[in-house]
Amino acid sequence: MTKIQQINIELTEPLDLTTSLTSGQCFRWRIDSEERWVGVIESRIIRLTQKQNFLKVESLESSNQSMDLEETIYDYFRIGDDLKEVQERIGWDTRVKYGINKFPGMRILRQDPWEVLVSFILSSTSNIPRISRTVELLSSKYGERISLDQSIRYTFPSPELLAEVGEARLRELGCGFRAPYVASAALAVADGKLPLYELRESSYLEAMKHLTGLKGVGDKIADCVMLFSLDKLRAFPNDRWITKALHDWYGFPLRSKYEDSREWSWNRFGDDAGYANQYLFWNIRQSTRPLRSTATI
DNA sequence: TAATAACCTCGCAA
DNA sequence: ATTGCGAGGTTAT
Repeated sequence: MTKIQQINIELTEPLDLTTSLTSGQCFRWRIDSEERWVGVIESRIIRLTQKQNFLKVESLESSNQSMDLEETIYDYFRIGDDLKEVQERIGWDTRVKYGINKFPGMRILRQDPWEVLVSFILSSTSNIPRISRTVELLSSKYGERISLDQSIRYTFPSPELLAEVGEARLRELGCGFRAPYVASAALAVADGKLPLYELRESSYLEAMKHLTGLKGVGDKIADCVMLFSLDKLRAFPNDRWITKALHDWYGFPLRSKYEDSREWSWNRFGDDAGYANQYLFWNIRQSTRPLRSTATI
């Protein structure tokens, strides 16, 4: 039985834990009856409770010396990004400002690229409840079980493992027509044809080229992977919600080219396009549909 | 180059 | 309860 480790972090940067974890970037955090968020970062089970600017972090003591618990959290929530600075740079835009005012502590997460790639391949013509369900099924069936007293989570299965699982069983899990896409992505990463983790060092364009080389990954999914896991904060994913926002708020035609919104966002927000996207996205999504009750474990 | 159907299955609304 | 529609896209035609 590994010892439980607990730390308390006093936050010097804005962080709204709940909004950051429920704003469509990730699909595998759950809130328990004690109002604690339970999830997995770097194969470690993590439990988080926020009280104003204090963050209680619980996990198991790790033998991995490379990153201690506090570093892991800082990395995941991109505490190194000076959010107030970002917000000052893009807040001149009225619609972005509106989102900032509503969700001042919403941060872009820095997640595991493989998990994000699979999650967004699965997002194609789907919906958040279904994506969450399938990603959770993948983990509970093929990941490693990890527990922290009462809390139970699963690691996300490696590319090697999912490559071995194969298309047929991915279909059985409910991946649908996305099953061959996940299977071939798993193969590509497992045998090194896609240097997924090295893309953090690559340019936006280079990373885009690699990702869209995969079947089932077009510009939108590639942008999501780049923004939420590959440190490409310029990425401006244009999904149906952003399309609606661009139409309703900025006079874009409803059927415009993907490339046009990318150019527009870069001219307007530069390297902060990704943060601007997130505030626009969550703002229009929240105003169009009320937040669902959150799932409990 | 631009438009359109097909793709799996599930969640949700009626 | 049962049915029918549409869903955070991509590919093939």
